[in-house]
Amino acid sequence: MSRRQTTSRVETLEEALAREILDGRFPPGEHLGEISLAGEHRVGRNTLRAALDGLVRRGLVTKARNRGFFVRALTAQDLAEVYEVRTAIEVQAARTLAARRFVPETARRALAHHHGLGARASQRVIVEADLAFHRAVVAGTGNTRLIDAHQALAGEILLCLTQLVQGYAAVGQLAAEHGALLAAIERGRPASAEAVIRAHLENATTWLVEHASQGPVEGDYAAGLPRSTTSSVRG
Amino acid sequence: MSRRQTTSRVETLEEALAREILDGRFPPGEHLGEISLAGEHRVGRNTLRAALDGLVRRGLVTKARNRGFFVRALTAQDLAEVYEVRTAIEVQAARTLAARRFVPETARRALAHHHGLGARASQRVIVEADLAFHRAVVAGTGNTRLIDAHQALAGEILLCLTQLVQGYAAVGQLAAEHGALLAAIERGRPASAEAVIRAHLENATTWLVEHASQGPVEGDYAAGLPRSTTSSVRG
DNA sequence: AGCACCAGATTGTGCTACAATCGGCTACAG
DNA sequence: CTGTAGCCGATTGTAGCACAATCTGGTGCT
Repeated sequence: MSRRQTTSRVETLEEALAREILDGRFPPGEHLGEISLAGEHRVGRNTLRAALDGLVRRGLVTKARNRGFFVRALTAQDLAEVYEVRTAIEVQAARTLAARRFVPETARRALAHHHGLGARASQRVIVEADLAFHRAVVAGTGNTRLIDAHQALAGEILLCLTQLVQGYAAVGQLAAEHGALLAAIERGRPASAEAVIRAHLENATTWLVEHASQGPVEGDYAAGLPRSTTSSVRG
Repeated sequence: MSRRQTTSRVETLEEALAREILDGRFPPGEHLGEISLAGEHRVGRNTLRAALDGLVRRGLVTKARNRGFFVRALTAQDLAEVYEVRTAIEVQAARTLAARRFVPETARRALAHHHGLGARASQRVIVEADLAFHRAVVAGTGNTRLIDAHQALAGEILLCLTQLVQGYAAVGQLAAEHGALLAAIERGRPASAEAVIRAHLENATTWLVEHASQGPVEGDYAAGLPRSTTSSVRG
């Protein structure tokens, strides 16, 4: 109940809840009661619902009619699905950039930063750096919708990593492949860029799926809901 | 105020509004007042807002803080963006199907139906048939997220066609290219399938952009809002 | 003419109320 | 003792009201 200017209460709340979920405050599958959450965050049930609906479209939360919202519990298959969509988007982005021979400065910087990370960097940091690079590539296209779709995916990607996998590929390996991508783009070879990014993401997928601790172990089971309860649609 | 069972009020309303918009009841850019719309549809403002938020994520409507919702007014550039995302998704779908040498029966049927359309079929019918084929291809992958993302795009695609273009490619041309796609999939050639679908969609994009009546002519101007007002994200 | 200010209208958000549903518990029958 | 019908409590779904925050446009002063 204080200042508010550029961001609405709903957005703020959505962000806060997203962070709580990604930080693992709620176990996968946990039921998110409207009344308690609304009280806790000092907002009306309306607002809370709007925020949760936002998280549903981001894929962090599921909604079951008359039963409420649940923290999404992801499986290895979800991980594979998410990565396939990710591949679709990033391949397109890479091709577009290559066609224009345009290497975004932000991508270069992200790569440099990534490269600079020591081997003892925490998983979280590595993941962030990795994601930042990929985001920069997509952002370079300037295609708002592509960027939004990719951004939306980021939430699910992080959730996958949080829930299913611990550990991550070696920094050096990642950075090398990223470098190869930028090189292909710079030379203006869409097909080549596509091949690089596709291989890169397929490697990642394979590795992650292999290292995924199959299925969530805990939490109310009520989670693996058919996501189409609400005719779904989200990116 | 009567029966309700599988679908919520919000979903019903969202659907109804989507149809109204796509049928051109509201001119592009028109302001959608909450009170009047809520009254008209006999629902509470809460419900109406939830429905409109849904349309925002579908890209049919924009939201401006403290100013409300507006019918999205699309430009040729939007059309290009939408088609690029569409390409991303469908390319991936085509590759996946080809890798499995799996031609969905629904796609075959959609193609047959499309093929059977006379030259005098209405634009609407042709567009529907065309879209149905593409939808079937994506659905064939079984990847929920890919399907959802594609489905979400459908709204924007239709809106583009409604607002910007009249006329459409010849049925024969479309059907032929679709046939080529299925053939490539059947032979299990991902690269080939990719090439076909990519070319197909690039043709479409080029044609559409050329035939787009640049920018919406009417309606309150307040429409070309930066879609990121609400940190956006949707697919 | 330019600018500050005011007023009306609309959205943003909280709160209450009540109907619709869901899930579990209980009681009864086999 | 077990299976099933049915009731009860809890939670969500939706409407409606109240009021603050904010935007738009108009008015009047300099």
